[in-house]
Amino acid sequence: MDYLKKGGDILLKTPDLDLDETLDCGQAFRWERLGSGSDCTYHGFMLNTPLTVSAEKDFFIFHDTDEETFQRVWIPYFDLETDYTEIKEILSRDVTLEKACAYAGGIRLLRQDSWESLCSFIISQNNNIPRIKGIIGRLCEMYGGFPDYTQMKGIVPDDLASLRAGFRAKYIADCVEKLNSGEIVIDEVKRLPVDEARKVLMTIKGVGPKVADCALLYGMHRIECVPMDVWMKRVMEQFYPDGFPEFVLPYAGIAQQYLFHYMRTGGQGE
DNA sequence: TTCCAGGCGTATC
DNA sequence: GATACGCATGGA
Repeated sequence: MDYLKKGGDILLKTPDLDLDETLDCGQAFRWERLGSGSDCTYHGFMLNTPLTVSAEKDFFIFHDTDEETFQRVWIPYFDLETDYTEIKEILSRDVTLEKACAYAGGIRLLRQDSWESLCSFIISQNNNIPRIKGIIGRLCEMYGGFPDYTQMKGIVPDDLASLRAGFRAKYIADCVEKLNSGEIVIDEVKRLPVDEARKVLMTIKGVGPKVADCALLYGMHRIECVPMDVWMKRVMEQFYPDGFPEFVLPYAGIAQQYLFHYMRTGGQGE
């Protein structure tokens, strides 16, 4: 890992990372861009570890970060030990993916907390990104940070009224209940074969195939999962009517991330 | 005013 | 198993 300490900061040189593309592409909902224009500075959290991070010309600044936290939290979170250059080379054997990788080659698949991802993507259903961020922000305000499900033990939907999560409040409550009762143990779900893990997650009310795959992909780094939202359905219909090519499958979730962003913001809708 | 948003539960066939 | 419809909320 090519980094050095400077004052209280850590300076990192790494390829294949763009903060705008990675932190504002709909995989995480708690990052806020502080700088405008060329001042690319974000503030956000890995669960409740805060970070301010800036992109400079050819390096990144992890502000006020000690080396222990950097190694323990941020190297895994930003998936910095994975070679995305190599993955993009493999994916680019497909012509559409070649374009998607070239369009936003600085996307990385964040390794987020599994409970936070599950909860966040329950909130995401039939919702738009600004409002998802608003609901999660109010949840964090209520608890003084993103709550662990143990802190939420015993909640009923009415307790979440101030979040204005709508019909999703009862889904959050059911998820919290199943985790606290031990009916679902996230660390065990992580170890299951992916099809079984998906089935277990889908026993939670409000968790269908799409939300389950988001929890698996973003919260448990099961990169073979492809959450099928409206955008990815369009991608698959338009470009992959017979499914992804074989060589894409081991990285399908990462491919999905490039394609989702390309489709949603790259003007490839027609 | 109406429509839509990184879907899902339910009813119905 | 497939398809139709309602769902809370808020911005366009």
